[in-house]
Amino acid sequence: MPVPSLTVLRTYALKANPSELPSSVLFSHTETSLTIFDAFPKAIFHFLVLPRVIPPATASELSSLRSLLKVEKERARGIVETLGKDAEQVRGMVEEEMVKRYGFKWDIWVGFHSVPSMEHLHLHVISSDLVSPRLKNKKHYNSFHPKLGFFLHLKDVLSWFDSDPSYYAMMSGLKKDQYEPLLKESLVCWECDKPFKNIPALKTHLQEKWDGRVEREKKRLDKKRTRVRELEEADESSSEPLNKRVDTRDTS
DNA sequence: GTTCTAGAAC
DNA sequence: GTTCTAGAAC
Repeated sequence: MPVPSLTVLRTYALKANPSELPSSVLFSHTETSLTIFDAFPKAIFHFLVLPRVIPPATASELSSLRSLLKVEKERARGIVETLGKDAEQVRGMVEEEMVKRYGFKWDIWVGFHSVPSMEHLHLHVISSDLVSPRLKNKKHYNSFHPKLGFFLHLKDVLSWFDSDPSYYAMMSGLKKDQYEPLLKESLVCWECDKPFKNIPALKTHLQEKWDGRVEREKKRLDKKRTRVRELEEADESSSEPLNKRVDTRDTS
């Protein structure tokens, strides 16, 4: 019998009424999915979107991407597409929160782990900073590296459905032997390809990049505020109608 | 998935 | 000596 914590997602997905879940767990839900806060977030924003178990789909079919891709192709496609649409809504909510909390947006990745550790299909929605005290080892990092191949972007998985049947057959196998070795690859910054000797060094790099981004965005916002204020002051000393002279739209 | 920790790496 | 990784246990 598996360790109970590895099947907890299934208990969530089977809930008839997801609202009963604690607010510390549940972020949002729809008719077809629920989105939870990842218990050990590997970035500033990290959520899991789970398909709810709705007949004719079974918990067993929804155990993983691998098991789902064994069911009749068009039914599997429908489930992945629906999950993806719900994830896009979550992306929108996360972007809104990014602007609220930080004043700017950054990339959000939406995808599956090719070899999941927990049972029940879950789509990761994770911000691209990868700044988190819970990101502790090479496996954590490489499992989200967007170009390494272990992390399967949703749009790539969706493209499999429209590819040659032989390619679909190959990809839907999701062979462990093909993906697990990727987790042991050497540490390279996903953004600038710089290599690192160990996790602490890479984490310092990611933190510095993030701090730099925050600093640049802060300066950008300050500049914009100054620009707007100067235009407003020019207005006060002019007799021309306001809408004839200033355009304060943010084109940055 | 995490925690714990032995021993490798520095 | 300390830091860091990786495998076992849960």
